[in-house]
Amino acid sequence: MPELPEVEVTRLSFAQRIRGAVVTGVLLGKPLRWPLGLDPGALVGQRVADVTRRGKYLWLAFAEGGGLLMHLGMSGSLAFTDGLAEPGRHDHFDLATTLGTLRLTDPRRFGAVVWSPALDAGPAAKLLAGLGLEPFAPAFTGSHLHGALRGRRVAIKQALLAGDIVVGAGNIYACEALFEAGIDPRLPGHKLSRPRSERLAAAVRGTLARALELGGSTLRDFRDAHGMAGAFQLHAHVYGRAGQPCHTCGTAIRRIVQGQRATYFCPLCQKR
DNA sequence: CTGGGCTCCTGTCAGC
DNA sequence: TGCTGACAGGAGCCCA
Repeated sequence: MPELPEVEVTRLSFAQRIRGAVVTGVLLGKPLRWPLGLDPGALVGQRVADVTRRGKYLWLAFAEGGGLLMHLGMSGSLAFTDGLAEPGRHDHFDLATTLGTLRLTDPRRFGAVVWSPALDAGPAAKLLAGLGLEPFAPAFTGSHLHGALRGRRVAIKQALLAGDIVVGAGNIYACEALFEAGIDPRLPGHKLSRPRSERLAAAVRGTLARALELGGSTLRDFRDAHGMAGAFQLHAHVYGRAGQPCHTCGTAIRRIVQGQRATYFCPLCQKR
């Protein structure tokens, strides 16, 4: 589910409210992707300083140092509960605080909450080490993209998804950005010309920015911390539209598989 | 270093 | 109606 827009929408929906909160308890459900890495009791009394984002990871920093690195995986979402609601079968992490209880719900449990002594040390540093540039960072330009694709024979769609060049575009937005840039998702990365790299970098930024404005995509169950759904899925040009007419040329949208992931594209508008 | 494939887990839906 | 298999928004890890 959550790509950069959904993660950022989630962050914006609860960061303000939880800032300054003091942890009063932690409740763990079934195991997530990795263990917390700390006795949950050790978090009691810690004060939340801020919530930031790196790629699709959230970092909930404590004033005393250290913090929780959180990932929503494929099916995770964060929301406030009134603190009295019993955890459901898919609720696997509760952070009870003086300002409310933040709850991670994640049916598939690909998500994670991991304690780290700092963002640039310990488990967090290891997990974030290979991440590419933030799409909205000034350094993410067409020439950066072009340079990073040198020697990459993998298809451009998969290079975007890999996240080591630029973070944030998952399956939906990688497909949408390639449509917007008019690029065939099967094109080997190193064959993307410099001008088309400019177009693609702009399309990645533009697509993610638009999704952010629309509150992300809610395909089935994404909600921000206030329960608000996103609306980008209503504006998708290719994702999930196999067989339907292209909004630009009317050609049937195609679905192929790349790296075990579905790719949607317009065979006429998107060129090699 | 690059690339390909597998894996974690549960829910939903299409097809028979 | 009930069962089975495919597929789903991610990404770390292992091996060639």
